[in-house]
Amino acid sequence: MKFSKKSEYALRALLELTAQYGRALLQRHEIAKRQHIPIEFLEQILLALKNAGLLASRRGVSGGYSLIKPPDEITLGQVIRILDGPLAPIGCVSKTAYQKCSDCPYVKKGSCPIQDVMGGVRNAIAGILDNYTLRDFAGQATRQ
Amino acid sequence: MKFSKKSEYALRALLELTAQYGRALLQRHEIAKRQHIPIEFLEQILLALKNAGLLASRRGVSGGYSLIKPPDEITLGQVIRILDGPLAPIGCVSKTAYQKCSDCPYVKKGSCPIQDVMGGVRNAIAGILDNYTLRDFAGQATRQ
DNA sequence: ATAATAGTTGAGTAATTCAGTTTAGAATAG
DNA sequence: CTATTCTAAACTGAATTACTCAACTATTAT
Repeated sequence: MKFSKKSEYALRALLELTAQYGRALLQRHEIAKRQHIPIEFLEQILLALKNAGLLASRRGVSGGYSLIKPPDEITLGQVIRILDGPLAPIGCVSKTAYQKCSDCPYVKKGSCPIQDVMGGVRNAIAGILDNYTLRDFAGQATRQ
Repeated sequence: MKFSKKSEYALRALLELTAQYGRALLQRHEIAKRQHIPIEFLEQILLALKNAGLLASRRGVSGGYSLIKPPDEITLGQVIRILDGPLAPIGCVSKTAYQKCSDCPYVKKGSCPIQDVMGGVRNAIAGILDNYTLRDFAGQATRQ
């Protein structure tokens, strides 16, 4: 039940990008240095965030990355789903990536005890992470 | 952020053992059949639960497994920690298996934004699973 | 006693995931 | 043109997952 290093690094990188929001671009080596993240690994992560529509980038001499949306419109839940997939502890209670259990004897019957509990767990997790924005995350020190 | 098959099978096996609590021993092949669990894999799981002190077993012709404690004294949190380790999404917010982050730049400073959120997540998960017993899980149909 | 039943233990394995590295390429500023 | 910076994909070593296999030990019905 752990989040991956990718998710953790992504959140730490976004902490830097949030602090920088509205100002100049931030370069990957600067993020890597401030947050102690292996730069080649960070690249993949920034790219994934970009492909998911959270970041904009510019190449070349004074290139770098920036948030494409205001920090209060991006939630930690979104970020973690990009890197780690669904928040649900088992596939059959995921709202964003539901998967029917193949071999569960309760599939035929009306209800499944595991689904009942795990559904609660998934809602508790999503309830926190989907309502926590990068602005909350970085503290109100963020300037617009 | 998924639970392993081991945890899921463990919970399903315990569902059977809970229904059987106070009656005859339940044999692994019976559990395997009812819950569609590969029997050799199930063995490891039952053994882990036994070594953790949740089950008793008897060998020989009419052997089998049984719960060693009443179903309302065993929580899902206990079970999952046996098979999957700590519930916390990152090591530095685990209460049962705390691990200091090595490279986090917030270690020196007083507080860490990641710890703050993830601490909340871990408490939400543990709050559910550590207060949910096998009796709740199996429904009140359980006879003493 | 002994055959049959049942749990115990440890090792093995194919597939996947994790965390990171490497390499080659394309855009941009000066 | 060229140094800088992002883009993209392939690659790798180690660990984990989900099982499987084989050999062993203990119990008990007959």
